[in-house]
Amino acid sequence: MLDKKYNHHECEVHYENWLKNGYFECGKNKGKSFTIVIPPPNVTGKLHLGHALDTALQDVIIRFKRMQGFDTLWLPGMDHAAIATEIKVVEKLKEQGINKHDLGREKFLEQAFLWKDEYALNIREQWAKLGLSLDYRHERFTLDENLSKAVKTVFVKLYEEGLIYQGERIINWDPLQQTALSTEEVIYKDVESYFYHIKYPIVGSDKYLDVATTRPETMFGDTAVAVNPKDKRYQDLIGKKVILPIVNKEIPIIGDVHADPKKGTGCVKITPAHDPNDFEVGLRHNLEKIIVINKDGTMNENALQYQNMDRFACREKLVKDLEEMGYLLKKEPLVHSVGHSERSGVMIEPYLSKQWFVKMRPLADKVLENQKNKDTKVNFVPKRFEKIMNHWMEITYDWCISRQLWWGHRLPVWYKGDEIYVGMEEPKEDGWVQDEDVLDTWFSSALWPFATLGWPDISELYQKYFPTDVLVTGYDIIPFWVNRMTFQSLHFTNQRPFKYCLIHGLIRDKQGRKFSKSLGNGVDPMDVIDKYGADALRWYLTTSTTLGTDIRYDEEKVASTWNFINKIWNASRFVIMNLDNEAVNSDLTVSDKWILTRYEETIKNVTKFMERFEFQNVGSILYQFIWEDFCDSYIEMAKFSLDKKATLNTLQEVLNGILKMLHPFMPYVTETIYQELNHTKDSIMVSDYPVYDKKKIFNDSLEEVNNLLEFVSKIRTFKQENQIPKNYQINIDAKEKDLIIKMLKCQDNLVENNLEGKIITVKDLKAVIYYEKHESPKDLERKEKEREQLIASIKKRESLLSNQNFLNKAPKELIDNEKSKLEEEKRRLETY
RNA sequence: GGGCGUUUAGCUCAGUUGGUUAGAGCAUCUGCCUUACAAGCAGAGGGUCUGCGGUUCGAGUCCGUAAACGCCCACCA
Repeated sequence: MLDKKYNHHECEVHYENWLKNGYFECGKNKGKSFTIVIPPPNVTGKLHLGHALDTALQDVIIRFKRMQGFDTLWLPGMDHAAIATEIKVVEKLKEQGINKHDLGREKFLEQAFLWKDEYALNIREQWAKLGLSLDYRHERFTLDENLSKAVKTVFVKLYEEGLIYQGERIINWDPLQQTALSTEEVIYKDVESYFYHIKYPIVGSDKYLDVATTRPETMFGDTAVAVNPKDKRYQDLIGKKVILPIVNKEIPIIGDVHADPKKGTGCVKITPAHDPNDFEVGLRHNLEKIIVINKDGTMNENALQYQNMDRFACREKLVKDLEEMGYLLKKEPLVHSVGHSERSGVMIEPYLSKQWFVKMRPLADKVLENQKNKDTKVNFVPKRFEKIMNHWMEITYDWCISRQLWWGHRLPVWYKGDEIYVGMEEPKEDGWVQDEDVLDTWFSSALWPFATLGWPDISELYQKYFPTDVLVTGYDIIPFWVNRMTFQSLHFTNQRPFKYCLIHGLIRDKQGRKFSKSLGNGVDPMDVIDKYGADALRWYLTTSTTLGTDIRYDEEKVASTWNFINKIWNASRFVIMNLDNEAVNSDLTVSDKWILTRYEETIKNVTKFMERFEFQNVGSILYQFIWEDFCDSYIEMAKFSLDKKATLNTLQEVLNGILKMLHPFMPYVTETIYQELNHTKDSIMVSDYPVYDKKKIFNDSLEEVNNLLEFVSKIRTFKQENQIPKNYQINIDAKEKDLIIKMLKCQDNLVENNLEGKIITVKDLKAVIYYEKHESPKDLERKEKEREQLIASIKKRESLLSNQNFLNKAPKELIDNEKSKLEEEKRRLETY
C-alpha cells in the first residue's frame, strides 16, 4: 500500500534496476530504429538546468518511442571541450603553483585526463539522478580512439580535396589563452573607449592628416594611410607620404575604397598585420605587414621604447606621449563594440598568423542545396530556426580550426623543413615533426552523430542507427554545432545527421536574466531534485513552455508540479485501496463509459502531440484529464459504484493508461505506482504505450455525463451564491437522479411548502430548489449585471443572424449553433 | 545596417488551419477537515489579447504600420 503522501525520495529507487535489466539498451525491441545522440556535455563542471531541460526532452522522446515499440538507441557521451577544459585544468594547476609550460605537454595531458575522469563520473551520477535512459554500453568521449580516427579521416580527406588548407591570415587571437579562435568564439561587447585623432604630418608640407583610430598602439605597424580615391578633400594627396609620429618613418598615402569618407576624418591608418580589412588593403597595395604585438598581448620590439608593455598600458603611455609632443589632435569618447574571447573573456587581438582553415563555401552550398529537398532536409522544430542555419551557410567564411592548445585532437600534419605531410599515420622516415596544434573542439563534435556510431567503419551500429532521428539542443549552439554537423554529415555520409532538430530555449531566472556566477542566481538541478524530485523537475521543464522560447525558471512551478504528482499519488492510493473490494459482476456504468471515452480521446490527442514534439500540449491535456476528469469527476462518481467490478476495472485500466502516458515525463513515480497497482515487478518503461481504440468511444454517455456534471455544478453555484442552508429542499427530475443526489450530498426530500422554487435546467435535467429568498443589494446588483450582459449578447447574436453575408458565407453548423444559442439566451432572459 | 522573437488576467505562460462566452497554474475572494489528497474539495471574481490601420460575414489568430523589451548576424579606422 502506498504511503499517505507522495515522497519523491522513496520513488527514486528504480534506476539501478532499469540498468541491471538492460532496459536502456538498444536492440531489445523489434521495431524500426529510433536514435538520439546526446549533445555531449563538456567535462568542465556540473550539469546545469539547461542540461536538465535538454536531456529531459530527449528522455521523454526516447521513452515514448521505446514504449511504442521502436528499437531505441540513446547514445551518451561527453566532449573534451578543448579550450574550456584546458582553461580549467590550467587554473587548477595554478592553484597548486604549477605552470602548464613547466609541466610539459605529456604531463599536462595526464592531468587533463584525470580531470576528465573525475568530471565524467559526476556527469554520469547526475544523468542517473535525472533518470535518463541512456545506453551506457555505447558511451563515447570525443577523444576516444574511434572518434580520433574519424577526426583524422575527415581532416586528411578534406585536405586532399583542397577543402583544408594552411594560410597566413588575420585571425582572432586570444592573448590570454594564446590561441587562435574561430569567429563564432568571439563575442562582441560594447566598450567605452576613445576615438583618438592623431596628426600624421605630410612630407614636404606643413600640413598634416588627421587620422582617427581607436587603437593607437597599433600605429607601429602602420604601413600606409588610406583615403578614398573619390574623396575630394584628399584626392591630390594620394602618392605623397606622411611621417609616422614617434617612429619617424615615412609611409605612403594610398587611395583605397576601404577608406569611407563619411567615417571619422576619412583618413584611415593601415595596419595590415592587425586588422582584417587593413590586411586586404595591404594585399591590394603590396604593403609590408608589421606585427607589433606579442602573442601574450605585450608590445614587441617594433614598438620601440614601448616594448614589453602590455597593449593597454602602451596605449595609455603612447597617447600621453603623443599629446605632449603635440601629435594628439583630439580625444573623443566613444562606445564601440569590441570582440572578446567567448571562453577567457579577454579582448581579442586581430592577429596575423599562420593557421589551418576549412574552406567553407563548397560545404555550405551542399547544405543549402539539401535543405531544398523535403525528403532529406534537416527539419527544425520550430521551423524558424532553419533560417538561422541557412543564413549562416550563406554568409559563412573559412573556419579557422587550429588551436594553440594541448588538450584536443592533434593535427595529423607533419613538417620536415618546408615539406608538409598530412596523413593518418606519422611518416616512417626520420625527421618529421608533428604540428603542435590541436583542432577546434567543434571539429570533432561536428562528427558526433556518425563518428559515435562507428564511422568511418561501416559498422552494424552505424548501419542500423544512422541517420539519427532527433537532435535536441539550444538555439545558442546552432552556429557552433548544428550547422557543422550538418555540412560534415552531408559531405562524408551523404546523409543528414538527423531528421529532426528540436531547438529549445535557454533557462533564465525569474526576472529573465541569464544564470551567471557573477549574479549568483544559479540553480543546481540536483538541489531541485533533492527538494521536489526528478519527476517534478522534468515535468516542469518539458511541459511548461513551447519549444524555442526561453524559460523563466520558477521554483513555485516546480512546487506546484509536486502537488500534481501528489494528486496522482493519492488518486492511485484510492484506486489501489479499493481494487480488492468484494464486487459483483456488472455492466459499465454511465460514468465508467464516460471516463473511458474521455480516456480514449486523451490517448489520441496525447499521442498526436507527442509525435509532433508539442509537449506543452501533452502537458495540459494530461493535467486536465487527470485532475479534472479522472480525479474530480470520475473518482467522485465511482465512489458510488465501488462494489461493481466494471467500475473497479475501469479505475485500474484508466489509471494504468495515465501512468503510461506520464511515464516518459515522470519515470520514477509512475514506476512505483505501476508496480504497486498491478502487483508486479515488471517495469512500466517496457510496457506498451496506450493505443487509441475507436471501439471504446461511448458518445451518448459522454454527452449524458457532461450534462450531468454541468447540471451538478450549476446547482452548486446557485447554492453557494444564495447561501442556501444545508437542509435545503430540492426536487430533481433526471435520468441519473440517484447519482446526482449522492454527488450533491442532498436529499430529494420535497415536502409541502409554500416557497417559490428556483428552476435549474441543463438539457433535459431539471431541478427545483426551494429556499427562503433573501437577496441583498449586492445580489441584485450582480443579477442586474448578468441581465445586461445577456441582453448585450442577444443583441450581438441577433445582428449577426440578420447579417445576410454571415448567413451566406458562414458554415451551416455555426449558424445553427448561433440560432439555438440565441433561443436559449432569450429563454434565460425571461427568468430574470 | 539586416533578420528573428516577445508583447494575452496581479505573476508565469498556453491559444493548432480565422468561427460559441479568449484558457491554465500560481495569487485573490467565499464556503467546506465530504473516510485518496487541506500541498485538498466546492464555487467566484479578474482580460477593450501593446497602439493604429486594413482584409473578412467574422481577427488574439491573416496583412500593413508604430512602439517597448529581448536575441541573432554583419559592421564598427
